[in-house]
Amino acid sequence: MNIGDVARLSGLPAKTIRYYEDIGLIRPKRSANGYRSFGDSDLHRLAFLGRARALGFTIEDCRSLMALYQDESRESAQVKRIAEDHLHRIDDKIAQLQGMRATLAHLVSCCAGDDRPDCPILEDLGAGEADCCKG
Amino acid sequence: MNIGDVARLSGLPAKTIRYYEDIGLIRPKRSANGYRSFGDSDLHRLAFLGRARALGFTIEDCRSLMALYQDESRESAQVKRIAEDHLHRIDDKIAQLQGMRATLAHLVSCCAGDDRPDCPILEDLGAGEADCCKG
DNA sequence: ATAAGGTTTCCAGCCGCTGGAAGGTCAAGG
DNA sequence: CCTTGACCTTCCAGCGGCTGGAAACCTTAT
Repeated sequence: MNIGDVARLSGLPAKTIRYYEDIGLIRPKRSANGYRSFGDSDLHRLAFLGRARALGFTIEDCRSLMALYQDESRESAQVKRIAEDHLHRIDDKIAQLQGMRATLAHLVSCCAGDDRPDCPILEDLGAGEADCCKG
Repeated sequence: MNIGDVARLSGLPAKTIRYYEDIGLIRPKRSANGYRSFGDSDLHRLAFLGRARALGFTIEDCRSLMALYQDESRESAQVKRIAEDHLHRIDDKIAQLQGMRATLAHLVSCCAGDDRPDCPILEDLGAGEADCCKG
């Protein structure tokens, strides 16, 4: 299989697959013409990577997870720790975004959005406090 | 005021303030010795930027918002559009993270996390489907 | 022979900083 | 006057995870 084939099958862009080889996540063979030659196991690894990335794991997490995946003597606790850490990072990020969302949604709801210049959004950014709910 | 003073007052790192000058968000004067010399209006702009960035606006959004802030003849609709677009981007991101979170939390809850190698998390990443809830 | 579609490598850029090196400046203390 | 230390300057490189583009090579079909 050439890179285009595994790209189609794995759903990953060819560019990304070359990048994954660059950073050592996969090691496809080479054909006589210099083309990368992917076997089923390469495709399997790429699919694994695609799913791990889709869950938001970092590349370094993926490297660790792949190593554990190949390691018959792993302890599931090792995997779980990585996943739980990641889960906490996601929760932190969600909380942060929800905080932003709340403030922003409030400001947006206070803004007339018409042709006049008065704008509680800009007032808030300028003053550090929302005027739209006062007095 | 030197850069360290405005850094303390605005809460932004000096590095970031220099960067903001580089990309044209602020234009502090220079003292005879070459040091940046910040006035109240610079500090005000930095505080504005800090709050806009804390709400997750991109640098380009900040540039637009600052321009509108200075522009007496703005229409609040222009501001509101920027804020609403950003709100939608935030909502998309939250939704994406919550999707990840749901899958991940489920997998984590299925993983024993002990010294045995069996791990539904790796099984899912390897196979593209969770085995932990079947049969 | 040529054209179209793969593939290769390499280099640069995205965002928003952040770190570090190498040097200039200033105020306080000996 | 000299040193110390805190501050300031510029410049260059790197983070993560790709992504775009250029220039060249390979394969297949006409």
